[in-house]
Amino acid sequence: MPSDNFYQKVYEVARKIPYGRVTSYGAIAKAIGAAKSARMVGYAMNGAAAMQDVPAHRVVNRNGLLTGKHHFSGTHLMQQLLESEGVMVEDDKVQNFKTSFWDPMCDC
DNA sequence: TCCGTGACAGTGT
DNA sequence: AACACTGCCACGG
Repeated sequence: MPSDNFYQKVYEVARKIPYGRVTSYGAIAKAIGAAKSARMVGYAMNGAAAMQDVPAHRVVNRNGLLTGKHHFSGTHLMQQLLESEGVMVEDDKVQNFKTSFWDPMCDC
């Protein structure tokens, strides 16, 4: 249904996230044209987590904090995945977030 | 149909 | 600089 369009857009953007990179919910929301619906992005990610095509673990809040790690199977699964990709994570927080950050709109 | 909830973000104090 | 409050919109009950 049309409502899936929103999710579809979120998934589409999230799927574009390069390996070893991370982005914020707000950035994705803005990319899909729903800058004011950053929360919805996270909500959509809930379903995205079940999708292998959508690396939801690469999506964090604007603070670089792994707020959604609690929704993953393991407590540190999200962190483990990020570290596995070369993203330095400490205390559920992405280090060098500024450098590891990837802007979906600036898909350079 | 109405109310509550939530993986955020921005602004105010 | 840190904490608190509000706005936002989709989904479930």
